[in-house]
Amino acid sequence: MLNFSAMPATGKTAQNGPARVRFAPSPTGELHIGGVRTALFNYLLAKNTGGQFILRLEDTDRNRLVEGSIDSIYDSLRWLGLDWDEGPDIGGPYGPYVQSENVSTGAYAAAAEKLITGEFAYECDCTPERLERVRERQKATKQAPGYDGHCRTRSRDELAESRSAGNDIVVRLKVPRTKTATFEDAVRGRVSIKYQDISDFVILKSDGFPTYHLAHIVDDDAMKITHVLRGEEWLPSVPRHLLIYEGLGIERPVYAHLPVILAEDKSKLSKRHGAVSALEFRDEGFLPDALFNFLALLGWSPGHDKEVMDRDEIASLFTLDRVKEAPAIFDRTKLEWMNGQYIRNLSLDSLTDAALPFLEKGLPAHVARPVDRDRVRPLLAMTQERMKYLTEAPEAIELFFEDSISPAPEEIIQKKMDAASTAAALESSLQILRGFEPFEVEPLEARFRELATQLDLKVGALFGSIRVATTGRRIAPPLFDTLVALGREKTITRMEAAIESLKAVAG
RNA sequence: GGCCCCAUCGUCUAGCGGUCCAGGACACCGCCCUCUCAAGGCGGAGAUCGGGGGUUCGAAUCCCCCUGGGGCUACCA
Repeated sequence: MLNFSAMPATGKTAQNGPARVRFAPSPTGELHIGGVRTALFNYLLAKNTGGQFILRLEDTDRNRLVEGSIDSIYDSLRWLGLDWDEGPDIGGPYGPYVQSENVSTGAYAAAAEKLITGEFAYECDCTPERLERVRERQKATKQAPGYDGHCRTRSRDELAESRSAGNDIVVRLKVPRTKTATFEDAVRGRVSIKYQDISDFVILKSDGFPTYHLAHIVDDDAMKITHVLRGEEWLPSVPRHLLIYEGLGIERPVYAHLPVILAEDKSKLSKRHGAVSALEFRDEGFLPDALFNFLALLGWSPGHDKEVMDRDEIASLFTLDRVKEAPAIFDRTKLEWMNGQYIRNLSLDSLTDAALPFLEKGLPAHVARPVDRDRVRPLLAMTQERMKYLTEAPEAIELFFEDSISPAPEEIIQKKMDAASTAAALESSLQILRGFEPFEVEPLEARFRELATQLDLKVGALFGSIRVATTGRRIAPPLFDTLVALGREKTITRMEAAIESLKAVAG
């Protein structure tokens, strides 16, 4: 067993004082929902402890950079309200917050040099071709793949010579392959991993950029990070990191490896499962608060039965010892339910603000732009408790903007009625509508209930035929709210058209 | 293959040795409310706590093995 003297006592309960945490994505594309969840847990720990949430860009792989992904990361985090206290755009006392910018400061090279001097690391000029040959040989003899330590014992002079001859040089860490690393993880407790199958890995690439292993440690130390919350995929790498901390003589942070998020078929969540990036959820009409709440509950629970909680409530309850260690399946149906909860809890003004962009995009072209906020607000009120996504807003209210809706006669005719009787009922309704005062919900409803009795019709049948005649739909908000919103004039026009079409059918 | 992590209703989870023949939520089914659809209310079905051994007076809870799932095994993060 290797006992790391620098290892702090960090059992499951260790969580004292303000935590400085960071979310450190690579700008290699859109922010995946798994990354968002990692960011969220970091954010929550910072909020819970009164600490800082830091954003850092890990762009040390120059080949995988994707144009525009930095802005997309910013947009995702801002949309969700995961505001950072220090970061590339706003700076902070421990910059730079972009790793590529830290290369020119020599920070990583200096760390690598220190590790070489301390004999924790060494330089290597093995070519990709040689590494490939080694791998093939290992495969053929069924050995674990990995670097064979060829350059471990070569002198620095030798490597310096190789470098001036124009060869590519990397720096590798010496891994003590007979030992075992034992450490505490805040969500998993004590973990032991053998060094046996970890080969001497690269910490400084030939282009002078560090790999993740070196870079994140140098930066975390510089930024005084106290807790590292990251995906479970990093757990097997912890022994490597422990080695670097030891070699550099710095104290390691508290580790918390979060469970991964899986798709419904238990495979890794990917594009083919639908929306996976934060921005896609935004575009599909989810509310950031709903996603925030839902994601917080994926892998963490508050310890009580209440599930719909606001941000402050979640943050005040969040602790690492309540984080689950098993992977969770992303249950989109439950997210939809939660989004509905949040939509219903919105004030009408907030709902209008949130829906406006979707209306701009989704309402028919003939509706004047920009969309009239005051016109649209009362319409949204009628549909609010029926919505699961904001994307449903345009379709829900567009019927109020159409000039003619022309529903099929058979749609208008209700149970136990025919074209003639329906036409007659609508005629009577039309008479009432023409002169009725006041044209308001309650009085209208009372009068039409009376009419149903007079005509010996079921209320549902009469209302139903009027509903289809005036909205073109069998399903719509409550009838008289709809008619009032439509206005007397439009209501009458639609009724007349419906009666005409029924008469044509009745012959 | 090797190493590591994990395992409670279909799904998210509560449970941290007795109060659990297992609680809540989503989804599902039924009833109520009701002008349609929702929302809401009430109720139901749904988990031999993956399997097998232990430890213990007593285990979903502790230990071991098996099985299953996931992760890692790059000059990617």
